[in-house]
Amino acid sequence: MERTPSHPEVSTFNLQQVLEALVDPVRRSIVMQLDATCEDIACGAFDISVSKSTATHHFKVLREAGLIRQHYVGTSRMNTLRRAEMDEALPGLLDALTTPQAQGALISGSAGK
Amino acid sequence: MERTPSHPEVSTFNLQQVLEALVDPVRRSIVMQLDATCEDIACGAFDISVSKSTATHHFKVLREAGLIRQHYVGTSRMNTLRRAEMDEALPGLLDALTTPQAQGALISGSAGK
DNA sequence: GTCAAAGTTTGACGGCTATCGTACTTATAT
DNA sequence: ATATAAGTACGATAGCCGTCAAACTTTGAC
Repeated sequence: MERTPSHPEVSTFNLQQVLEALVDPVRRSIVMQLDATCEDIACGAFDISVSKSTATHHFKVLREAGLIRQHYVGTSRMNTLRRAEMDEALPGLLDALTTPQAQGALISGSAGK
Repeated sequence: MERTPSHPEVSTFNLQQVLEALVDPVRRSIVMQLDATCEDIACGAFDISVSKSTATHHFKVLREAGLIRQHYVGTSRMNTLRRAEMDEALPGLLDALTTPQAQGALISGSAGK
């Protein structure tokens, strides 16, 4: 059996599906963690508080929207953020979600008074 | 009775609520129409295909997320896009949704063969 | 005062989806 | 070969949300 899942092409990315993927806090957290490290992360290595089966569901939604790419390394399924392709399809969207303001703001440092 | 609804302050805008407002195609269409004209539009003057009561619901969601400001002019409720304030709270988000790519692309002109 | 126009409110309904547990599959280590 | 680890697949469930119709409110026109 083939263990490599199908990934959509950039030309088929669409805003509706991407927004539906990103509106869920757990999925957005996954994307943020990938964006923060710029490295591949195994499904089980994310800091999320849902069961494994629920996590699988979230990764599927992210993959089908084109946000992540998945491949196996042993028994671990590694996840890569498709940053460049998403930027090409929907310029500025991921940038907007990764700004300090989009996160909670309050970056410490000059913590107002 | 006061007919002016309450509007959230910029400091209380939050990404989750804004994304939940923008993920619905009808509501995103409302925002796009407001962004395209840069003028106030009455609730009944939008090109949307839902009943009046459903439209009321959508406007409420948009207002509570901070995306629009509403005020009465006679019996008509006018809607204003809070563009500058939203840009301050979540820089780049509305820009990302109004790019040609975010829309259907295919802007005609050089319609590839 | 009467009527029409523009929205709101309320209640109901249906479908979608995030969630979980259990069983299953695949690969690695012993 | 056995056991364990990492995910997947499959129901099942519960809650939310978009939708509408009907009744109501408010304003402006006649």
